[in-house]
Amino acid sequence: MNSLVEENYLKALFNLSIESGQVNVNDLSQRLDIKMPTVTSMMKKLAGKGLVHYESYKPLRLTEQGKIEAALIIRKHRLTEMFLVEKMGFGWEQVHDIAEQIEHIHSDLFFAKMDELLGFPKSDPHGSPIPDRNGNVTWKEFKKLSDCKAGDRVRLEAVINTSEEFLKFLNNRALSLGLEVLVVSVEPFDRSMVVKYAKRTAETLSHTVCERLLVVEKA
Amino acid sequence: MNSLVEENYLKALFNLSIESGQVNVNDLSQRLDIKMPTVTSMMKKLAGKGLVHYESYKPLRLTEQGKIEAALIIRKHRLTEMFLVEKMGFGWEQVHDIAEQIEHIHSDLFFAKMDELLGFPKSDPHGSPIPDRNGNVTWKEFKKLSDCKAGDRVRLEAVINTSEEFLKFLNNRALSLGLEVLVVSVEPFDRSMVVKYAKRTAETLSHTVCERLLVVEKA
DNA sequence: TTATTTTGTTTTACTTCTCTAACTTTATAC
DNA sequence: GTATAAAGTTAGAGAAGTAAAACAAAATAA
Ligand SMILES: [Mn+2]
Ligand SMILES: [Mn+2]
Ligand SMILES: [Mn+2]
Ligand SMILES: [Mn+2]
Repeated sequence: MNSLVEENYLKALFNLSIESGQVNVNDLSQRLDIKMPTVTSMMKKLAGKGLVHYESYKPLRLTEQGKIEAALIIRKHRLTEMFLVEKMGFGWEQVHDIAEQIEHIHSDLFFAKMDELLGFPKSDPHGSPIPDRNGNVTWKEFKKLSDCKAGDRVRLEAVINTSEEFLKFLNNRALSLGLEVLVVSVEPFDRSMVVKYAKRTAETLSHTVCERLLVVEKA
Repeated sequence: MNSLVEENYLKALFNLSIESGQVNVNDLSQRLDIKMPTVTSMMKKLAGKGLVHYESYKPLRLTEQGKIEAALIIRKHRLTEMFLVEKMGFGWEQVHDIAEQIEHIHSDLFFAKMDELLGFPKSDPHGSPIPDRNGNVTWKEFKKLSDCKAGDRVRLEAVINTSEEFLKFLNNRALSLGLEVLVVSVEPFDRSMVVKYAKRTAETLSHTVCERLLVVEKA
């Protein structure tokens, strides 16, 4: 049984691996706000438990078992976020910090029940995939809105940044998952976009924002 | 901010005070399955935080502030149990261990939302009162079923023991809160009772069981 | 009332998780 | 290709929470 602290290291390492490929001690240190020597010793400990491949001065890698255990924590996190939004009436900007705690609850039954009540959802309120009970994750092919061109019709499927500020920004513009968006124009100078969706006929979004919005093309 | 460990000490001390009046280091030690020297040092620590009155060799007492903080953890525990039963479909025998963990979640909003979704319940699935947001608890006047006599008509309002085994025993006999029970007879030899309720016309309950069932008299 | 048992405390020590300081290795700049 | 900077490790230490051993006080029994 992994401790809460070990679980947070596993999860952070898993997420960083997906975000940036190669993960160094320094990356994990910054992500967790824990000093490098502490991270080094925890990596050795997790290596001893067979969850991490550790070699001095080399990038950090989860073992297959480590990936599974990390994915199962992420599963609990994302099921929780979905439950909070769908069954308890929270906004998608309010759920991360609560899920960060509830993901450490030890009760298979509790999460199985959540899953069932939610109808076995495939993704969380931010569009991230929910790993299955075996820790397998299936990633959908998304495109960044910033990679679209004028005239493209797309559907908003996920957000990359899930900070409260960013999600509130999207709330203020009535941007939510599932929405159909038409790219009206792209400004070559700063790559900002003018888009049309729902009742908004001409909303301007900066490149910084568009990079964080994941979409699929509407046939 | 109290740690999870401190919270469990406060809660145990609060509960023991109610159950048995005077609480000694040894009682708390047994309740928490933690050795006496550890309890002594935690009591000194909590005394330092103004939550416990500690004097060597004297019974342990919570301060007023300690009582409030303990009651607020118990509030979270009981709201959680109620939520699990009412909103997630758990049985009353399944919820204690999950609540034991969720009671340590730090999020006022999370518990406020639970409370609201439940319609501000006054008691948990076992009939125990839910403290209010200020840590005030109001105890109803209950009577033990074992103190009733033949011919009494009562309503089952709470259970004292909330172990899974006891609650399953009650489930097997279709005994649940709110049920109206008629005391048919009391056996003088072992103080067992024959009772009548719902579709059960002659169920025999041992004194040990009757002592743990709290009732109010049906007018 | 004295002996014995139980309860409680003190001291020492272990585990987990964290840090700072000092040093080493690797990467980057010139 | 050295010099400098950045990243990583080692060593030492501290806080939180725990227990074992030794001792002291209080309760109980004889
Ligand atoms: Mn999240
Ligand atoms: Mn977490
Ligand atoms: Mn309970
Ligand atoms: Mn608890």
